[in-house]
Amino acid sequence: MARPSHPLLSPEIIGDAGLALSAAGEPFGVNAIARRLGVRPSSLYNHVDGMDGILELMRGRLVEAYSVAPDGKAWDVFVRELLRTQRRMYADHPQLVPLLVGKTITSPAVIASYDDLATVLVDGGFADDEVLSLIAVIDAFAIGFGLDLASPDDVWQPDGETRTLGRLLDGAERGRARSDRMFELGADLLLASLRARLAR
Amino acid sequence: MARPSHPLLSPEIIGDAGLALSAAGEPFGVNAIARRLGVRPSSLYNHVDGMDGILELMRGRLVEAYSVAPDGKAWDVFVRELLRTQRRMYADHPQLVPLLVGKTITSPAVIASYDDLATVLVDGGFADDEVLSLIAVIDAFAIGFGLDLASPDDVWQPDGETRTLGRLLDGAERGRARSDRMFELGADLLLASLRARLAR
DNA sequence: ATCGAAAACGAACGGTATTCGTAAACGAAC
DNA sequence: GTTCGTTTACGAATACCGTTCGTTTTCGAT
Repeated sequence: MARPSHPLLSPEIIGDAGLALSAAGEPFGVNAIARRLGVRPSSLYNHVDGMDGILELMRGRLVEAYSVAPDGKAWDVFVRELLRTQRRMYADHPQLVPLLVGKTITSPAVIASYDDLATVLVDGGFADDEVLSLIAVIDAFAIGFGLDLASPDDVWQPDGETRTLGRLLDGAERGRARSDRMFELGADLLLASLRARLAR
Repeated sequence: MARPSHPLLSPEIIGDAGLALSAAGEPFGVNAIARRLGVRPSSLYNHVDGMDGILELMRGRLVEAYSVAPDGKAWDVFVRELLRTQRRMYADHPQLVPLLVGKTITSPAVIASYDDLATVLVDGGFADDEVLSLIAVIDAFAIGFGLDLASPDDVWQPDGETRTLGRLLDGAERGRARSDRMFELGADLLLASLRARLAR
């Protein structure tokens, strides 16, 4: 096949294919995406700047799919909803989490999402020179919880004796339930602290 | 070369070589480690169970190198010191984070470290059924802030107009100073929340 | 002295992302 | 309506990666 009459690929198609694979828990590399689209791996390079480009595309499409509208919500309501939504986003695409952290964000949709958060916090009364730090804190939370959610059921496998850990693990919730509980606790703590800081 | 008189490799040597490469920001795969040790990649398999085994070895050596002794410290003093140390640990080895985060922990040194934290928290008065979640929260904090410290100065690169983000970025502190400030703020918030929870 | 285990090498395999040359179809200019 | 440059697919080739296997040599115990 040379050039097809009706084009088979586009950045959107490629990004969505990657997300579909990620959501299904399957590998989502260049080869896998090409296979899913019934196309040769090299063909993708006509539309996309390598694997990094694909990842940034996927991040953009992902954030669009899980966007939270500020509307007129109070800042704490918005932050809580944002945390929940982003956490669900990472839950649906756990393999993606480690690949996106640490990379500079250029996708307009993602920038717009952070801009929303910044605006809500400033309007909520937080000091200008604190807001970026607060965003980083909120981000750290989301990243951390996303990573936790991507972890296996048994995070720890003690071999020998432990003073406390083994006992706690025996009575502990497992997997999703534990992660959910931990997330809600963390969100409570974070919001309580933010409110206290605002009231100072 | 067949079998050498004096053995060239051991699990410790391999793990430390991997950590040295990671600390230098270089790739630390099987091939790279072998090259650094002046040995063929296949030789490593006489001492170590593949790349996963190497990673778990590296995690153990890493945690040992950044250990925090509980001694008789109050729980909040210990947690603060642990957060600082682990943040520095993750910042020194950011490439390692994505590879370690999704994998079950078996390394005795790492288990012991978590056992210390669990014991300190239980002794500090926290409820048994809360401690595992709290550990996850603390972990998430350290990882998030460690990655932030290691990430490039410009995490965001806005292309078009923004309502708030661009203005905040213009007046923002950069690099280490910003990350340090954000971390101290986050640690303050977390510890305040933990104290509030304990006092309930 | 003998024999099995240990530890190195080298060759090979299947996987990854990526680059380049080639052929065919599109779309616009003449 | 023909021409010509651009687009977009393929296929072959490259350079990695982790891993397995067979071979050789040496160590250490019987």
